[in-house]
Amino acid sequence: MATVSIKEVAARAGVSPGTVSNVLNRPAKVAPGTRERVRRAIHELGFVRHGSASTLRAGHSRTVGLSVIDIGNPFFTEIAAGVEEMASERGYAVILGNSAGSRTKEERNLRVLAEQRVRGVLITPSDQDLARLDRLRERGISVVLVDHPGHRPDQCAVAVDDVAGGRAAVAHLLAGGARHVAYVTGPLTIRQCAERRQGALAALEAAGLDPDRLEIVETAAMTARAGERAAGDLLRDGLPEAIFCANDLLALGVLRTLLQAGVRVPDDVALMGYDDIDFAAASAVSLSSMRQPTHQLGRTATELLLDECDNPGTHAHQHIMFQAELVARESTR
Amino acid sequence: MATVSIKEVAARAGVSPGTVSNVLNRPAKVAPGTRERVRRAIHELGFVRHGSASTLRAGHSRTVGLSVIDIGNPFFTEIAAGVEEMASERGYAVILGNSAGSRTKEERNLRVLAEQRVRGVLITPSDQDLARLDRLRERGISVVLVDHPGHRPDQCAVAVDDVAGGRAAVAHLLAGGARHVAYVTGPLTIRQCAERRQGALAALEAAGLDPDRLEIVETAAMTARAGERAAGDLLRDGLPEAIFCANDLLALGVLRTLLQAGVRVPDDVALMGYDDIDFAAASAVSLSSMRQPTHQLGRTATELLLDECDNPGTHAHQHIMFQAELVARESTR
DNA sequence: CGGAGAAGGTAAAACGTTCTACTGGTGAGG
DNA sequence: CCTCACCAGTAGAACGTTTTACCTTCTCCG
Repeated sequence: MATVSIKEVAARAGVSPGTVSNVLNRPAKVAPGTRERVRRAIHELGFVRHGSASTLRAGHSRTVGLSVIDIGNPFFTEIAAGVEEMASERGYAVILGNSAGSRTKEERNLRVLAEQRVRGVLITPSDQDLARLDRLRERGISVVLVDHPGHRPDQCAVAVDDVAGGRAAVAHLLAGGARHVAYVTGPLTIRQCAERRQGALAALEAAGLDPDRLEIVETAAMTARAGERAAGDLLRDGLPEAIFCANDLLALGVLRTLLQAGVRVPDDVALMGYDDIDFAAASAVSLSSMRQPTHQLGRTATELLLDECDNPGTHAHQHIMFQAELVARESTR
Repeated sequence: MATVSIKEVAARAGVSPGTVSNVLNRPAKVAPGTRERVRRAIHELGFVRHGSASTLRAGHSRTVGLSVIDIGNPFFTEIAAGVEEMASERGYAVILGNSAGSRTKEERNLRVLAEQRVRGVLITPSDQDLARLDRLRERGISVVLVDHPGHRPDQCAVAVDDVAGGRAAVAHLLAGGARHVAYVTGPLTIRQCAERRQGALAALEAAGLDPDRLEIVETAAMTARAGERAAGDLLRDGLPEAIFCANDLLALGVLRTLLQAGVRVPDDVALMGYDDIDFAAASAVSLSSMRQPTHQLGRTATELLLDECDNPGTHAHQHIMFQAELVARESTR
């Protein structure tokens, strides 16, 4: 209640409000003695700057928005952690929006972000139609795409190379001696699933094998339960020598079902996941996987965004593509 | 850039800015015809209210702060999802802070929240010293404790009964025929760990067993790796008939080590976790666990907070205690 | 017919900062 | 001695809303 303003600080330090503002924002402009006096007054009165007043007058805030598809998925959570870390280092606050896969919810979130006059928005787009992001940019809100290649030159984007990741995964399985490989995947309308498949095909071709021999098992969701069902299908129709799953949750489900059926992993079937979530290393047979630099993804995206905000003149838009890293564990040994 | 203000809307609709404000905040006060005219103008101009100006003048914002200990832990992530959902329904934005277990980082986050003049703060406190929260309240910022019993009558709190949870878990193990039980736990300075242990002891007493027979294995962290080490100790010193772990990550580590050593679960040793994270059901032997209503925890805490903000007169502070639910799976069958 | 009260609206003063233009004062260069 | 530049700081006008006090009309009722 007893909210203390810059004026009271000024009065106590015997200066004008403008000088207090300078101490806060451009300390070098103020003589050392005065600066100290003001700082002491701030401390004694417990003054906290009113962010809204500052935003209103200065024309920009010290907040960024983060809109993700599913905050419950460890992949996005780690991105969020990276974003929060970098933003916090730079003195920015993060406003979180969870679109839960719903386009209308995403739009509502973007609207709230626009009202809050965030400096910029980090978004993992819920679909391929990015036109609504232009309306944000028209308002002077920078946008950085996360986990999306970002085909346009007028915006930054940060992603992981899913084609290369899929290729590396399947190449690893082939190097282990497998010739017949199955790909257990979520809906191929999901960009990540489709690109990892493309990589898998490339790996087969590079090894001089017929790409048509890649057996595709497409599931409705990317969950452990869906993986169990997919493994059931494979058991019925005849097992391949190796299975590549589009994410670790699918792989965990496959693994569980195979083990229960008495199939030995990796002796009978080699298995790879994707994402390298924490639990991949903790499963009964530890799971080989493709590690993505999620934390780094969040940090870098935030860095690009803040650079775009702070140096609008010199900022060059970038599309940064990270590489996934193969982590070999028992399931492919 | 072309930021359109309430004045331009007013001009286009042929009314005063005050009327536009009324349409926005108290539509009932405006004649239907005028209201429609203003709404159309808003739509045509693409007007978006300037949240900061609104906050500045009205004296309160439409944002709440959320400070959690570890955004990477699924337990907190699910809470965050619940918070975001409820806040979004009520038109509030959520500002996220991750304290990462560091007290100084938590304080920095709270400071940022104070600057943003959030309406209230939801916090899973990083330690037991809650004095710093009083300073927020002095500023008129409501505080609700999350996953903390909240012993004080002047604030709301939402938690899950860890004593009862620990009791139920061990009672379940005893009902399965075990007499010698081990408790694998993180640091007992963590409130949750200590209270679950207390519940475990109560269950032993209730069954007429000597509480001293509860073998305590305390680890430095609550991770799968720590669980592996703890299981190693147990294998060396002699296995109990049942193991209760303070969380699922520990339990997954224990499970993995036991299976590798050829121990059959649950035939040789029964095993229980806590939290019922998604992966509990997906492990090689599916894991029995205590399910906590995390999503609900987040929703309820937010509801209490917004109630406190919106009805400061009639609001009664509450301490809500949820109960954990036993989920029996293969590991205790 | 007079007055009270409601309905629908307006004008203008806040809210707490930041920023621009300005004022003295001081020292260096010509 | 004059000018110019610079330093340190000030006064006061913004920024875009909300809110208060106030002004007209109308309607209703005794």
